[in-house]
Amino acid sequence: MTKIKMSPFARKVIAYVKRIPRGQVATYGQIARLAGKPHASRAVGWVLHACAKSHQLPWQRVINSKGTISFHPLTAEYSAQKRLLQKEGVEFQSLHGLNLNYYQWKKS
DNA sequence: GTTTTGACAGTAT
DNA sequence: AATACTGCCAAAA
Repeated sequence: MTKIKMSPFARKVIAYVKRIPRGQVATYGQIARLAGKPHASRAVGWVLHACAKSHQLPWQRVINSKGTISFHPLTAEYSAQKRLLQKEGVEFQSLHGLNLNYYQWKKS
């Protein structure tokens, strides 16, 4: 199996995203903090965009701190993410938002 | 090597 | 409460 060169940060991001249980979500900031860079939330999005497919990550479980999907609502990515989450049992309270207090993953 | 961009978050106004 | 501004980090150009 070929090892792909990747920053330690990206590896941690991937590792933690894979840990998010089905039916729960995490925020970009949360993942960034777990990866050791509390202010790298934007970079988290970058890593996911670059590695989500190749690493088969549950990228849909990562949302922003407001509890909403970070894509523009009219994009295909937005609807795809929302659909995947709903398929996992995540229910949206408002049109675009869910209850972070209830669905956010608490790392063990 | 420097500049620009991006699936964000926190603070200030 | 809602919007604007700033900070931060990693890829791509």
